[in-house]
Amino acid sequence: MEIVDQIAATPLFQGLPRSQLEELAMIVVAQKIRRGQIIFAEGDAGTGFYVLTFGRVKIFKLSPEGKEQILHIIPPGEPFGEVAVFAGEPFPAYAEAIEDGYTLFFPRAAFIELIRTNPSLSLSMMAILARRLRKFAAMIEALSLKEVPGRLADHFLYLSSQADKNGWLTLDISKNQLASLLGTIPETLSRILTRMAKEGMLETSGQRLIRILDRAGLQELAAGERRL
Amino acid sequence: MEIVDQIAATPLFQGLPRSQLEELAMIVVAQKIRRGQIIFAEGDAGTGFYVLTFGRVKIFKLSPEGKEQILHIIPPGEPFGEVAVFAGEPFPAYAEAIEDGYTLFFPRAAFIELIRTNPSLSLSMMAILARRLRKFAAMIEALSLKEVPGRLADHFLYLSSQADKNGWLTLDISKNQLASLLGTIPETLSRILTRMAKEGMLETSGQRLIRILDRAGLQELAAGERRL
DNA sequence: GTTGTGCCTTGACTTAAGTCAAAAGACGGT
DNA sequence: ACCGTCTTTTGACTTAAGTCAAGGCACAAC
Repeated sequence: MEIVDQIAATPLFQGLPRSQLEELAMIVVAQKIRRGQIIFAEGDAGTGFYVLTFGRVKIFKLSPEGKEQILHIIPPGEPFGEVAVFAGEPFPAYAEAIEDGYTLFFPRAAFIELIRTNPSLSLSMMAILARRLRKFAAMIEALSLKEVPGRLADHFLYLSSQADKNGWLTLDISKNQLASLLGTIPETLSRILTRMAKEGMLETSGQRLIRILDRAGLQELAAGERRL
Repeated sequence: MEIVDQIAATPLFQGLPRSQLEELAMIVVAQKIRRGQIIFAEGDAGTGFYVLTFGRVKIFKLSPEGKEQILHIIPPGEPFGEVAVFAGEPFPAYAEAIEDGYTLFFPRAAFIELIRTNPSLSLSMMAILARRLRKFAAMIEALSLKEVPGRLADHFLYLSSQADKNGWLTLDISKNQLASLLGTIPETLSRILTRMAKEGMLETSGQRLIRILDRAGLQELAAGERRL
């Protein structure tokens, strides 16, 4: 696919006139990324931002002891690293590809110039930033006010819209990574999944398939009205 | 002070031409707020956003059992509630005045119109959103990867630039609120402060004065290189 | 002053979740 | 089908921090 079409296909650039998309295509750097590759590290200078066109990227913080906390899992079509561009500071976290994929890199100065002349682009960007803020606020709430079973229930309920017609849903990340996203460790996650299954709230199949059997029970857990 | 001057004095509107400031002044609603007053509740429709011109406001989430997690303490001059405007969704948290003060309310539609015609305003707004995202990312990191002594050390180091010439710094919120900001409870905060004082890392005076005595020690705690 | 209302501290106890260690299960490559 | 590696599970133990309950302290109002 042409670069300009990839740009046109990302929600952030919806509604930009063809001429500006072509301008963007001139300054963009397309890059192939491999599973496990670090795209940027915390503290790197933020000279621009990325749009993921294919694959999956995790944005995470690392503790001194090496424990990681995932902040986002970026799906195809979404930008990442944009905070550094607007705050004018280094990247505040790591970005690593968790699958092979492709990115487009937009240098800072050219993008800011484009925003100056394009109100609808800036409104799109603000909407994205605002949505992320909400998501972060929800994570802070979960980490501080909910126990791990509640956070896990939250997450399954959130995913449940993507279930197939038989009710099975596929985790898009490993359970290790899921633990890191929920602010816990694999052992704890595993134990809680087992308990949920014993309570008849869900069943699992293979490493990545889950089926919710008792939605109301999960909702009670998520709301803190019940403990596991 | 005239409303238009209050608007001109807030960083968000720096650089706007006088004519637009005056337009804004026409649509803005000034409001006096009292300590303890709820300015908006989680789930309220976000029909606009606020700028705090005087006083102090806390933005927080509430757990079903009534425990609160403070997300921000808004100082004078800063906007709040803006996420709801751009995400087009209800307010994601509560806002309560913790001191008497004044706010300016900007209706959503008029503000979006202004942004359309004003690239530098939209860049300012994006910078503010980006800064908040960084702060939230730091909070998530702290909640998940650091223990309470590390989070507290972080906070004191962050405040330390505001110390007076003798090294004393004044907490701008009560210790109860500080506990909520750090994702813990007053009892735990109190015990840790006592331990820090016993270790000679700091001393306290009255309810709101702190003096850092061993900066390096606090830095080690914050970095997780030492435990209390 | 004295009094009252929050704010803060301390103690004894409980518990969710982390650590360490080992085994079992899944999956891609040969 | 087999191997090696990575992911997930299970068990025994430790621990940070929460809960519940009292008491002490500070500051503002009377």
